[in-house]
Amino acid sequence: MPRIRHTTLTCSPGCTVEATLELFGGKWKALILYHLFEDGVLRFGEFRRRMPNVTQRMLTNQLRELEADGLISRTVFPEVPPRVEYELTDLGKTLKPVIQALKKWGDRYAHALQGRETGT
Amino acid sequence: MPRIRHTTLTCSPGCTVEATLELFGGKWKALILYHLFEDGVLRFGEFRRRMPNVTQRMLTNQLRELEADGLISRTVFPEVPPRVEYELTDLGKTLKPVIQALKKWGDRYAHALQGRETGT
DNA sequence: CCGTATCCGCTGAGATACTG
DNA sequence: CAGTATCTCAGCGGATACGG
Repeated sequence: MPRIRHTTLTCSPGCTVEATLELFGGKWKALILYHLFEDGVLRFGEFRRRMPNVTQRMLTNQLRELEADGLISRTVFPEVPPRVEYELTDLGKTLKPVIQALKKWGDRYAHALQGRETGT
Repeated sequence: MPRIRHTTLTCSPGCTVEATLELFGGKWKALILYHLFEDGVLRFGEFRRRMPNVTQRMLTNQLRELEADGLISRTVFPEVPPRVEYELTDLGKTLKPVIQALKKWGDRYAHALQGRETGT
């Protein structure tokens, strides 16, 4: 099935802002990337422990999309029991300033989020 | 109607990343903010011209959410014909580094978005 | 000009059960 | 351990029409 994402054409200045956000704007993608920046390499189960309220299905889904977008890599080790490791690609690593900016803002202005809750 | 946004409680490190993204993770919010950083003050119709593929309903919707989150202000001038101006609040202005980071990344790595289209 | 109201399709996302 | 497969449903978001 083709990876088509809702939208049309026509680009104007500011388009790249939107385009960038589409890349990791998925519900859990920023969080996945954040943990990868923290830990370097993570296995599926380690993600699950770090993000308890993400369902298995969603986690798989988001990981696959990030992989398809070339931001993370997925390495399967043919062992028993199976092992799969995820890490940032070179392209993925370039997102560091963006994630950092998000984190920095959130840390400083978390109080502005009163009344809103976020799962992690 | 209450402004409740899907999620639960429990915060861990990295939570603020997610929380921040929820603030302007709406489909057009980053773009709205971007244009406000560019132009300072914008009227409803000016937004529409800058973002032709956003429906009127969605634009209103996203503007209201940004307003409810305290990121932008909405000023109604009691004239005929009516005039409404939107601009960033002080809190909204603090998002500048984040939007800038998004824009910068998008400009540099837009080629990685091949096959994906984004409307503006 | 700046919106609201209504109808409705699509898909994002949870719960649960099963596989190599 | 690291996933698929199905079922299900709410709500995001588009189209269209109307109101102050």
